[in-house]
Parts: sequence; C-alpha cells; structure tokens
Amino acid sequence: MPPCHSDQAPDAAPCRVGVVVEAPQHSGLLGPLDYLSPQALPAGTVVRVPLGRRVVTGVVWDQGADDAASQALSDAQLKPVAEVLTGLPPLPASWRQLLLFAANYYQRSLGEMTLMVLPPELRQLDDTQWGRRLKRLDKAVAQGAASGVASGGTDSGAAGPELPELTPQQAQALAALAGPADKPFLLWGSTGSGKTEVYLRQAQRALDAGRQVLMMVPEINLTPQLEARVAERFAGRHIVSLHSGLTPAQRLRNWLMAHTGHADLVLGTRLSVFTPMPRLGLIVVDEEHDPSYKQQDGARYSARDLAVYRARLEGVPVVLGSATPSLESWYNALPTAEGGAGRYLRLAMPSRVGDGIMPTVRVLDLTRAPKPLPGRSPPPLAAELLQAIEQRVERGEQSLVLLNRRGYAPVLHCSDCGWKSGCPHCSAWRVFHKVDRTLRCHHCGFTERVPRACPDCGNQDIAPMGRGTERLEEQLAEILPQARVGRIDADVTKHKGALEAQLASVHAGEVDVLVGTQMVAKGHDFRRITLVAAVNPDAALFASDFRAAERQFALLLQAAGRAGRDAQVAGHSEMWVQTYHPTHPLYAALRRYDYADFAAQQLKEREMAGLPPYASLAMLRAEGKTQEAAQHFLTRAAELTQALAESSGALITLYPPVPTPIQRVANVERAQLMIESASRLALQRFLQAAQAIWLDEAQKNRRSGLIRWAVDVDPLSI
DNA sequence: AGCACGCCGACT
DNA sequence: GTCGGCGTGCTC
Repeated sequence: MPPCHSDQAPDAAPCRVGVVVEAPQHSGLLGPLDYLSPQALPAGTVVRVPLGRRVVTGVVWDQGADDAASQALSDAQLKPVAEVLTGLPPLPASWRQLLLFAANYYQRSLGEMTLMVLPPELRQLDDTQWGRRLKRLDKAVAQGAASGVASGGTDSGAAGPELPELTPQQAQALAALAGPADKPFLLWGSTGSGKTEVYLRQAQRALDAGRQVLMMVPEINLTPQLEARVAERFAGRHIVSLHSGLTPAQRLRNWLMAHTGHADLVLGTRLSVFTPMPRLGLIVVDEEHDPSYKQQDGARYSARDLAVYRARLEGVPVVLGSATPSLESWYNALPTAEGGAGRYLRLAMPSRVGDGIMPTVRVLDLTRAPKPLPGRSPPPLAAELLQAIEQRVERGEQSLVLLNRRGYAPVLHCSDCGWKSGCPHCSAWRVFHKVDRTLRCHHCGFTERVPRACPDCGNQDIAPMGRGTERLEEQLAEILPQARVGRIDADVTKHKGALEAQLASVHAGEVDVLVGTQMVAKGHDFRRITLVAAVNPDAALFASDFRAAERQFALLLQAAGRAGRDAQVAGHSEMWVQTYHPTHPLYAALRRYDYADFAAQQLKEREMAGLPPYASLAMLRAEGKTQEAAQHFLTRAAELTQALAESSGALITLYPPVPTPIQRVANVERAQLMIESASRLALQRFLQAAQAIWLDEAQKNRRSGLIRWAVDVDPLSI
C-alpha cells in the first residue's frame, strides 16, 4: 500500500502510520510500530494506540513501512490508532531528530527516550481529558496576555531595569557572542566574573529578535538566586521553569507554553534540553562541568552534550559556561595550536567584578601537625585553622567549613569484638546519625535505631569512627563556645523550606561558622564569609576514578568563590586546605587559581592513559542475584563481541569485567565492563552492532540470575 | 515495562 | 475442587 497524503479522499483506504511507543530497550521493540489511521497524520502528532491489552501514548514518527518488502505485518494484522490528541501541535522535525540521535547515541530504544521526555501528565491523558486541560490552559494564556504580562514587546532597554555596567571582559565576550555562531562558545569565567550577566545580555538579544531562550542549570533548587535574577531582568516576558520539583500539572503547563511558543525563556534542569521550542534562538548551559547534567539511571544521557548537538541541529548559538570547565569542553575549546581540538570558541573572563579578588589559598601541611596522644582521635581541625576561624568569629565574620560526608560518623565500631555497622543489604557501612539516633545506609536507605550495645557480643562500648558533618558541627561548637555553629547538608534540607531558612539565618549573620557538604559550595553567594576550609580533600587525589581530581579541583575552586565576594572583605579572605600531600600539583594549581595549568596536567595524564577526552568510553553494566551471574553475563557479552571489536580495525578494547566500587546495593550484585576506543564513531558503530547480540545473550542469562543490564555511554564515573 | 497465559501448593 | 505463586512470552 502506498503511503497516503493529507489531501486524500476521506473514504480512501486507511493509511499506515509508524508510531513510537514506550517500550524499554530489552523489549525488542526498537523502532516505530505500524498502525492504521483513516487519514494521514503528520509526523510528531501525539496519539493513543492499542498495545497488547492496553492503550498507550505514542508519537507518530513516520508514514510506516511503505513498500511491501519491509512490511513485516499485512494491513489486516494492524490495529487502528485509538485517538489523536487534537489541538496539540505536532512535535517538530528537529525535536524528533534530537530524540533519534539521543536514542542511538545512548543505546536506548526510541520509544523509551521519546516518552521519557514528554511530561508524565501528557502520557496519561486520553483525548477527552486532554481537551479539557487544553481549554483551561488556553484561558490562562489569554488572561495573561490581557493583563499585559504575557506579551513581551520589543521595547527593551528604555523601560527595563537598570543594567549593571559591563566589565571590559564581559563586553569582549559579548562582542564575540554577537559574531558568527558556527561553533559552541565556552565562557570560561572565574567565580564572580559575571558570567550570569553575559548570559542575560545574550538572552536579551535573542528575545529582542523574537526568539526563545533555553537556559539550563544543574539543580534549580540550589540556584534560586539565578531564577530571581532572570525573572527580574525579563519582567515583561513569559518565563517558565522545568524541573522535577514541579507538580505534574505545572510541568505539563510549562512544557506546553514552551512548545506552543508562548514562553520566551525556559529555565530548567537537564530534562529541559528536550523541550520543544519553535522559536529557539539561544541555549545556555550554566556550570557546564556539573555532573548532574548526566542522567545517572535509565537512559544515561548528557544534557550538556545534547545541548551542543541540538544547537548545531537548529543553527542557534550555544554558550557553555564554567569557571572550571569539564576537561572535555576545555579540550574542545583549546586551539589546535595548543594541542586541543579547536572545536569550540573559548571566551575568557579571568577577573572578578568590582575589584573582588579570590581569597588567598593556605595549604595546611598535616604531616607537620603534632601527633595526637595514643588512643585519642586527632582534633577536627588543625590548630592554625581553628585559630584563624576564632579570629573571624571575634571580628564578626563568617567561616565555611566543608566536609563531604553526611551524618555523625561513617561507621560504628565495637572495640571488643570488632563488629562494625555494616549494611545487611549492601557492601557498605551504615552511617551513624546522632540527631535521630539511627544507623542509615546511604545506598539503599535501610535505617534502624542505633543499638545500645554491640549486637554481636553485647559490649556497651561501641564507638563512632571517623567524622561526618554532624560530628564536626558538634565538635566545633564545643571548641568554639562563643561561636554560633550551623550546618547545611542533604539531611538538613530534606525538610521543605529548611534550606531557605538556614540560608536566611546565615545571610542575617546569625551563624558564625557554617559546616556543610559540597551542596553549600554550589551557587550560593555569602557576602560575609571570609574563610572557607576544606577539611578532608585528599581522598580525591588517589581515587580510582580518573575524574576524581577534576571534580575536586572544580569543587575547591567553587568553594573558594564563596568567600570574599565583597571588595571590602576580599582583601583578607582565605581558602584553607588541610592535606597530607601539600606538594600535590592539584593544590599547587589551586594556590594560583590556575585552572589552565591544572587542566594541562590532567590532559597530559589522560593522553598517556588513553582516557577521555583522548578516547571514548562506554560501560557495560550488569546487575544480578549473585556477583557470578552479573560477571558471567559480562564475560559472555565480551566473548561474543570480541571478534566484532577486533574487526573494527582493532580500535575497540574490551576490558575484563570487574565488580563495581560498591559491589552490592539493596541485595543486588553489580559488575561492569569497560569498553574503550580512540574513535567515538568506531565505538558508536560497535555498540550499535553489539547491542543485538547482548540483548539475545541477556535473554539466555535470565534464569541464571541476571536482573538488569545497560550500556552507559560516556560514563562519568568508572 | 506491563500484562497475559500457564502449570503446581494451601485454603474456603 | 479453586485462588494465586511468579516463570515465559508477546506487544504493530
């Protein structure tokens, strides 16, 4: 049957349409499924179709298999489309292309990828419910337009808020951004250099040209200040946010506003890279190095990388911004003359706005600190650091002490029999939380009241080992009785509004010393903090994960940026680092705030080791009832595709399967196998071909205890 | 993934 | 004799 056209007679034979439905990778339903429709449906139309015994939401992808040879099923075997979601504009071709690329690149089924990025609410509605919803939304939009808030005029500037004066560096960056956008821009600006102002000005240009702006941030709840600033600057425009914190109804509404072109600016997390925007004119990725741009379960996509792809696809400029770019972006922005790829254009803004300077870095050599008396644990902070904090307290200045470990102590220990507070379901210790007297596993969530005595031998003397933020807070309060000590970490902020309250009290000057995990280092401006201290930054130096140093450098630099934002205090602001390795090159680079030098060191190491950005990686991960089951599948998977790897010109290396760093979580054993290639394209082709073989092998392994498996392309951690 | 169908143990 | 356990298989 030939494909039918939209102008065909209503009584003609029904047409075939290819519809993408939600089905996971291992279902074997990879491409669109064919259905019948009385009239042709344009690609991108959202429909409801029968699938097995249920009716599911799908997206029309194409006109179905149009020649008899490629039609697996005859017309008689096809089911008709159940209904069409009328009034919803078809999802545009560029959107479908983005999804197709993402599905192929990240090795997921097209259906899973596509349905994942539609608002969950939309997937559940039938046409009647949808119609009602649409009517209400139209009314809301019309009312907004009538009240004058909705229609953003082009008369920007004159009536708008007063704009801060640009620094020469900002002006220079903006001049470059006004030029041709044939390459992604890497805006490399130190903390406090005014990257946000550059985003806003560039966004203004796009808005003035009648275009939409997509502005992406790592975690929206950590950056309420940015949201407020955007809202203030573009007060006359329609701004919507898109993140997982919204209610399903809000999410659908905001998504629809973007898709219909009513929203001028979308501010969102990684998911928002998939927002259909008919007038898209600019993409901004703030803090582009942040790991939260990579989805860590299900379809493991990188929103930053997809933003770059999308920008090229739609011919719009993309700005990646960071003080400490990911080494991938840095390498891409490094001119070829300097050994880089020269694919991005680098815009540097090295100095802080308003004469703010970065705090002085003090690397504190712990090897020279006095040894604690036998049987006594070392003091929480070295004497000099404590003294420096004490001085700040006396002067009425604030200090921020960073420790990347929640809870009171990472493990409890019985001195008699050697019992430790292991998790019965995971290969990890349960953390002692003193606040609610619990032992909690941070991996599976298993929580129990802390035992009074050792559960093995009954000894009353079970002691916390090591130190988390709760304990540090307690100890600092003890040592500095005159200081008001506060704490911010995920335990404090899980109560709604607690983060805002705690931040407000810090800003109001009700806290002298703030203890926190890395979440404090991100995003917040603290005007009166003049000392930032990293208590235990060494762990990252020798971690098995090759990205640990990169993350740590970014974190320390970002943390340093929290101090001394005001010129009057910047002069005596300090960043303290307690370390047993004072001569480590990471700290040497940090001392000089020399990201370029640090990146050069790292790139040299990566090149020698054959790691990203000089090589592409994928991780084949497996979960099983036993470690053997997980590893057996990986071993077989490697064996079955070894020839394929070799036939690709020996460009693909399959490494032996190994247990993951945390081998067992919630009674599931996990193992992984690394796949490496010097060529991203070769790796891509290999994965494509291997996928079918692995799928088949996984079926056979189900009985032997394999639970799940997946490919993680461009893994963040190994 | 859902949601069937399909054959074996403890209950009204 | 059935209710229901989750093993196996399919969905245009």
